Amino acid sequence: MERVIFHVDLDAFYASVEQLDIPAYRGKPVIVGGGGNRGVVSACSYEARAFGVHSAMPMFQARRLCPDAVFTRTRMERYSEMSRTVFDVLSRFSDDIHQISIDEAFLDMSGTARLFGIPREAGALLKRTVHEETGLIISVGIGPTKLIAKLASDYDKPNGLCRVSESKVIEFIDTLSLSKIPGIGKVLFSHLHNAGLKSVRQVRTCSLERLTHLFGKNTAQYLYSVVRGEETDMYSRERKSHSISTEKTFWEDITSKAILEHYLLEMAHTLMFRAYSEEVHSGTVGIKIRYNDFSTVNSQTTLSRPVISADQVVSEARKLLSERYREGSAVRLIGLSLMNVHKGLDDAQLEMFTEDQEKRRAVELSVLALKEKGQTVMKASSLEFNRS
DNA sequence: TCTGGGGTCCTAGGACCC
DNA sequence: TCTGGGGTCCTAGGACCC
Repeated sequence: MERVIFHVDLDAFYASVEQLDIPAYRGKPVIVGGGGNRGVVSACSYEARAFGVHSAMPMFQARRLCPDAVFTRTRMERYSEMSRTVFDVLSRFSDDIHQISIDEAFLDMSGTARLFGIPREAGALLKRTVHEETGLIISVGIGPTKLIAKLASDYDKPNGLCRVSESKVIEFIDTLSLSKIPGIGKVLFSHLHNAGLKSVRQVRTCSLERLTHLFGKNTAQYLYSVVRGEETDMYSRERKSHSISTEKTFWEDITSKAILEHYLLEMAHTLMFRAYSEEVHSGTVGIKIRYNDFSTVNSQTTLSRPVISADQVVSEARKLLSERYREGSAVRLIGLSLMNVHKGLDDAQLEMFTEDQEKRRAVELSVLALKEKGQTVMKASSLEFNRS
């Protein structure tokens, strides 16, 4: 029996939520994104897309293309809330759901014909139910594999419903531009182009040996499978590692190491509070420095044991900054991350820490408890800069 | 007037071990 | 005494995704 995979995609999700919540926005170009002159578009309504605006476009460019649009900041909590509501609906259609992001999921709908009808009918019912219960519009792509389902939902958008049956897979992918294939970004696309491979069909005529010679083993194998409509492990791989990170692009370039250190201090607290509340720990601290010419430096250090306090993260981050920051250079972004994050911290591991470290951890944990109750507590050193 | 913020995965080189 | 090969861990950089 043919596998039936649905790919569900919320259309222009953030912008649609804004239009749903604020009736005056409906029917208008709505552009959601960061403020200031350095932001980019996070999402935009289809009315805005008609002006050539698209996500990831610099905000100034979007303003130029569509000066009369509604420009609004992201409200992630609200989008998460709406996302959960939609996923509740999805879970009534399948118990095998694979969430890809806040607005995307795969549903294995194999063998559900008796409950929801043939795939197209089930897709239509799903679209109708989501719309009735949330007011949001989804596109549904249906295929024998996750990859084909994803391409199908993208093919017919917005408010799409597209099914590609097993026998039509090759015919379908041959209509697509290589740039539409997940995993083929700007760089790989232009490399393919330079090698004379300009269509899905042309890549299919290329031997695995030649692809390997051109792009290396992994990329070659991926391309080879994709152009034949075969399932890849792209959406089924076990997560190898996990990391949490935060970064800040400044309104204006920063040239002061002291100010960079101040931001690292704030970000270390943000990250450690996340780690505390998610009950994870990490022994690898990394920083990212992006200079005003967009050149980017990453530096990381792995400690012999997990960090247990924000203070510890700050001191590691400062060391890295001192090693890598070209003093006086203009910085547009600073980032901090905890890599190789694991769940839990057992008593044996806690015993390895010094009394001082444990005291700091205890203080930070109680600050977290206060924060969760809605009170704001700040370190004195953090307040100094915030006053100005 | 340049290009967010949150991630994952891959590659490549060096250290180190057997 | 001039050097192998496999495995694993670590770091840096970069492609790609939503």
